[in-house]
Amino acid sequence: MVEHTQTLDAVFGSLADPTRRDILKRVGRKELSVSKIAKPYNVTLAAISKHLIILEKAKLINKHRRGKQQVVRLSPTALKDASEYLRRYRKIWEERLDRLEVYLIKKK
Amino acid sequence: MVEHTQTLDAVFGSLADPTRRDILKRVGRKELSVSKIAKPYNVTLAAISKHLIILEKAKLINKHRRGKQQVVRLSPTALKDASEYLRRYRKIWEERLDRLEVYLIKKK
DNA sequence: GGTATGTTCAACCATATGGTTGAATGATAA
DNA sequence: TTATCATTCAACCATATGGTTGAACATACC
Repeated sequence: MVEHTQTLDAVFGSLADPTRRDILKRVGRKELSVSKIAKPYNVTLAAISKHLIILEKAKLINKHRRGKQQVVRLSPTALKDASEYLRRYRKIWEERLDRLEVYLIKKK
Repeated sequence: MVEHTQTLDAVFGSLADPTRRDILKRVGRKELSVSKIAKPYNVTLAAISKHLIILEKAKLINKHRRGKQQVVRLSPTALKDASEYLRRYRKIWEERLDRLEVYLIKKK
């Protein structure tokens, strides 16, 4: 499997903001309209709208209209790819960690 | 375990750049001096130095002087925390994915 | 049609990134 | 102590984020 650099940039960039991480968490539980998403945060709707655009570009969520509302939910496919990457990444890191620990023990 | 928002911001922010991801990968294999790190990329040393400062703030690497050189390596402790988070995060995501898939099947 | 509700767009501001160049610092070697 | 190598700092530029306000769309309701 190939690493899609651009995708990873967008996914990790999305995760770099606490509001966006929180939005992902909440939207993962239950799909929500834009204004419901915005409610808990002390920022304007426009600010949340921008966060959602960033998450959408990263393909972590998608929106569809339901009447007056825009309903937001986690995007299954892209989420799967991201999740897959995170797992591989973690494995690689942990391998390295193991090697580092061995190294540190040797030095003692 | 508590989520250190600030740490996560810095870690994911670090991972959002392809050059930094690549630096982490290479430094994980073998500790490297700053100029050796810089060699493969078509940017100035100063640019790489900035990337390293960002990675250092995120506690993903540390530097120590060896003679004239600054030697860079993966930071075991912070990396462990980050890795731990990634694992939890992935689990949560995958759970949600499962639920989403069920939902999608139901809709058919 | 006109009005209310829900969301986005446009213009703006401040700060961070990602890059440059050129000067300054640290450490070693002559 | 001076020259050299390795790295960072300072000043600058362009672009992206994260926020604001106020106007503009879209859809539903009367």
